[in-house]
Amino acid sequence: MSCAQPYALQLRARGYRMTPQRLAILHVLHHSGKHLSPSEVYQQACVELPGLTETTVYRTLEFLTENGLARPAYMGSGHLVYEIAGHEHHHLKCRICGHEMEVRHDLLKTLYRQLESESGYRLTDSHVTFIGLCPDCQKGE
Amino acid sequence: MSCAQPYALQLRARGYRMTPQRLAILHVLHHSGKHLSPSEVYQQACVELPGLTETTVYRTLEFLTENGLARPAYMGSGHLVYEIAGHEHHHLKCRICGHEMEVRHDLLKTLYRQLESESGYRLTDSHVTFIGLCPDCQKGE
DNA sequence: ATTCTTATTGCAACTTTTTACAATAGTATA
DNA sequence: TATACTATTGTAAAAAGTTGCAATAAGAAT
Repeated sequence: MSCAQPYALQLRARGYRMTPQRLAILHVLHHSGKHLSPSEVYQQACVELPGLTETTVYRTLEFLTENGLARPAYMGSGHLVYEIAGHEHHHLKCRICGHEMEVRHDLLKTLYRQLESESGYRLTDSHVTFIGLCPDCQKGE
Repeated sequence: MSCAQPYALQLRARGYRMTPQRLAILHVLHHSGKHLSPSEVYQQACVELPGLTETTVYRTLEFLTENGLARPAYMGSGHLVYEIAGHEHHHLKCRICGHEMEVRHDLLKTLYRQLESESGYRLTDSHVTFIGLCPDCQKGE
């Protein structure tokens, strides 16, 4: 749980508390390195903290998202998955084999500026997932 | 239900059938002009076709999506909403007042090309929603 | 018009996600 | 170290969404 201290400070600075439940969930996300569904988070965090409930997992994932410690992604399955918040990025997923790759956020910078000047909005966030065919799956077309 | 014929032909061409259930749901989407949640679709379509079940609504929305007649959008609420498929577009939503505006797809064309050449993927689809502050809500900051 | 094929539906059971509320437990302060 | 404040949790129940399967009905063929 060596990853805990910075998270605890961030929460406390906002008037929230660090709890064993949040710690277990953060730990799972932090060390997983990939997207996890709420039930995957629940199963893994339960190992570290027996007695954890699914209700708490859902609530905590939403809470961490609101506070910038986790990021949800809609990967086309109809359900949200979560990952630890780190560098801002997006995803590109193959509709056939399911292979995923990251899309650097700076590729969207130009678009962001263009959108802001056209719309008058100030952009703060985005949910972006691209779907397509990876090089391998294009061959088998 | 004057909007039915073209839809029926599209489905039949793919080996599927037009049914009263699908017609009612398409009708609701077609004439709504905005995003609807599955339960909103259910309620409205039920008026036209009493006896319709929620199961069928969920299944039909997914079916229409797969066949290009409806489009799902993830609007940041954690739940999918649907609209009739027409011109391809994306969304920009104010995180405070909820106001939504459309983003033309051609604004993403450059990004698409860039992504394709960098990744080797062929892009076929995307789930894109931008979140920000609309001009009005920026004032109240 | 009738028959046949099978895509589609409704039902019922099940899983996932959300909500309300009382009990618990972080953490700031004395 | 003890106390107080209130953020957070677990419980239970409701709501939303999914799945398997037998019955139905769209539409092609006769």
